[in-house]
Amino acid sequence: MRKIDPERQQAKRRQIMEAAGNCFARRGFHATTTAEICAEAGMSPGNLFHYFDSKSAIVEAIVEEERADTAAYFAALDESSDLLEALLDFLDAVMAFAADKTYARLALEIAAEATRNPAINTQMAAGDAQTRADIARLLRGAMANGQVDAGLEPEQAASWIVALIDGVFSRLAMDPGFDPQREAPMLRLVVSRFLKAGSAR
Amino acid sequence: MRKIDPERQQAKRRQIMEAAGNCFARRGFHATTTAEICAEAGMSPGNLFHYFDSKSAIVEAIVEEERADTAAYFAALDESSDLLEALLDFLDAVMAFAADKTYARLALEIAAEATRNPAINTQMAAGDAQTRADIARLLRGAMANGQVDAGLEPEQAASWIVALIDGVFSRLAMDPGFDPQREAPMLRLVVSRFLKAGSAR
Amino acid sequence: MRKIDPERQQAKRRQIMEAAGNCFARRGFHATTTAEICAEAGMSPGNLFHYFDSKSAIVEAIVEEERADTAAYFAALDESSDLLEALLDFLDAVMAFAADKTYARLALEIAAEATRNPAINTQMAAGDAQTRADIARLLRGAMANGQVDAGLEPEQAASWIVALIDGVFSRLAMDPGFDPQREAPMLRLVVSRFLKAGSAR
Amino acid sequence: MRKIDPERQQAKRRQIMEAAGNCFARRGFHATTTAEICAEAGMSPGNLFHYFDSKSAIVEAIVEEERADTAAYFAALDESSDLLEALLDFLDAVMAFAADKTYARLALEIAAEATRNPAINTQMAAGDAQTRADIARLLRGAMANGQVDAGLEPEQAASWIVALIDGVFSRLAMDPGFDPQREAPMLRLVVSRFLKAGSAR
DNA sequence: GATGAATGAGCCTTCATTCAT
DNA sequence: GATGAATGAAGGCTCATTCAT
Repeated sequence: MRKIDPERQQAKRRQIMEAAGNCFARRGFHATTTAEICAEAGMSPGNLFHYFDSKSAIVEAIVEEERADTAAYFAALDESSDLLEALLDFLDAVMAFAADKTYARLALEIAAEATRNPAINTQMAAGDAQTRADIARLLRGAMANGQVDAGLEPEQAASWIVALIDGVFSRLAMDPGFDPQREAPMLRLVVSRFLKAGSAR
Repeated sequence: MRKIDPERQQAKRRQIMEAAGNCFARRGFHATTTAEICAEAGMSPGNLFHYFDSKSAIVEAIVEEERADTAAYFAALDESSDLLEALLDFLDAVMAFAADKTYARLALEIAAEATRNPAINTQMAAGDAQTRADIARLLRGAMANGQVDAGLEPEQAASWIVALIDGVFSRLAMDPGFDPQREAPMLRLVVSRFLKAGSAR
Repeated sequence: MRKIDPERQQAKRRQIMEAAGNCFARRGFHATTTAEICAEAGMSPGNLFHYFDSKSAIVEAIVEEERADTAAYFAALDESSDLLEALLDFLDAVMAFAADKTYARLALEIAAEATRNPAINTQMAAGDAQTRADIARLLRGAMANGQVDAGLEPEQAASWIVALIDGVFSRLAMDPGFDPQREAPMLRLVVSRFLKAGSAR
Repeated sequence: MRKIDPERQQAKRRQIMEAAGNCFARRGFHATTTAEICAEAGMSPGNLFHYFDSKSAIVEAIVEEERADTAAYFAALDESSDLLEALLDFLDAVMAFAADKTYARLALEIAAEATRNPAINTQMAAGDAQTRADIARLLRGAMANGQVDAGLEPEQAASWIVALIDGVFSRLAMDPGFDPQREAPMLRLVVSRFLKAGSAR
């Protein structure tokens, strides 16, 4: 008699998510067939649909994982440390992810899919809002410490920081010469100057 | 005997491009069927394919038009005027377009499509490179005039300005609270601070 | 320039309905694939779905045609003739149809399908109600003429006559020895005795 | 060491048959998945297929049970009693079953399935033939007693009585206003008049 | 130039059944 | 006996594009 093993279940789901992620990054979400995902995951279609209700559900799981990871990143921050530095470190971390071709392409694919899949859009919008809130929190702290221009609205400033991050992934798609490794310091620079306390408008 | 009338031809193509643009903005590129475009354009499929070889060719024409418009915008600039101001005005113009829901959604759809359609990607990359070159030219002039931090690399700085623009459209998709009207001054601010001469790193 | 030709359209639909009817009678509704219908109709799937939105829509069209035919049959009756005889003639007509193997099997298939397809069920129920109403009308006339037991409720009596008709098709499915040709007079007899004026309960 | 316990085995089969019957009545035979039957029976698919070789085998068992029950009904009749009355009582019993929504829908589902499943068709045809034979036997006895028109062929008359019964279930599917409770006396009436000794054709 | 009927390859998903544990 | 994960064939339908008129 075998009981349902949630760990095994989760492992299978992970396996599928990874296989799907590779396929999506390689060929795009729409161009990827479930058959391809099955092949990549070494699994029959019947079995794949045992773990996910639909192709879309796989993306949703990927998005959710990403959201959770980002949330965990911010939750782990030491609130007593240098908050501006913490924000800039986050940007470095983003650039490190962006340097991974597969990750970058997958991020783009998912964003594109969110354009037309309302479920994914809603989910991504939620994660996005959460990230903006986390950044705004850092900004508020940094303002209190005098590290950041107190004349800025934290939420609005966070929006523009996230816009820059989105822009990075767009650059990766449009400009073959855009090298994340080389550009990481520039992202710090752009954000630093934007936030700098004592700036005159 | 009637000769081929290139103007009439061009008018029909425009009619199709507009119909397709509306459909793409409304339902997305992939979800839009050629039948829908035909209906919106008041035209039979046989006829539509008389003017465009493929659905993709319609997008390519739209992208090309956009590219030409942007190129014309920069070509029309008075080189002897305030170049930094010219750049910031360009950003305002972008935000004005972004305020148009249909335009914004269409831009997003096309960017998403470029993700997987190599022809469109190549074409957009070319337009993108051109825009960066135009911005870099402005920056170089503004640097010569001492308006912009001469320590920046013009091409690299242009990249980040374009990244911000891309980010704006991403914001429109992800954040329902992002209001182009209200955010236009912020875009000026972010770019101004980034470029400001005399900034210390 | 070709205009939509409604006759040609209707002819195609008929062609498909006949092909589908043959397939359904031969293999059953569920076992029949759209590919089989296409093959039987000499047509590509794309084209078939140009004329019918779904496999189910084909059955609906068949049912509708049947309903219209039956309605036309009753509408064409001479109201001044012998109404009881008209009813019994109708029963003979039904038995003549039942003698056609393909028709009989198709009728059964459709009835079975109505069991689980609500759209078809509704439609068949409507046709059924109409037929019962038509029969009840005949009965009322025949009662006025003293040909039919006036103690019967016309609608209720009509129900039982229709039940017998349904029962005939059931017999054809269950009893290989049930020969419509031979049984036609029996149907007249059962109904005649049931309706006979002057019967004592 | 545990021996195979046939009673336990039989109980499990019954449990499955009942669960399946409920599902079939609720959603139809084809629409019911084995997974649903498993859920209703509180059982894993592996286990279910341990007791029945196939989904079809479950229906076959249900049909067989029904056949046996009907056979038992006739076997239990007192041959010395009023045979016409016995027949009419049987009809009342049928109507009582028909009044049970679940039973009625299940009967219909199974009849529909018999349309396309040869194994079930054969089996139902056998039960049907048996019932007709039982009714014919009653009729022969009733003829001998002068209760039934001796001019009728017993087998043929039985066929038409069974046709009426089938028709009742058809009515239940097609006519929401058909109330078994109310119609039971009518079935008696139709059959009585049909069989009545001394009838003139 | 214009029409709309015709094509056909391809995809997501279902589900009865089997099998390893 | 019991579990539930795994299988894989099959099917309805879509839609960009072509072609006869």
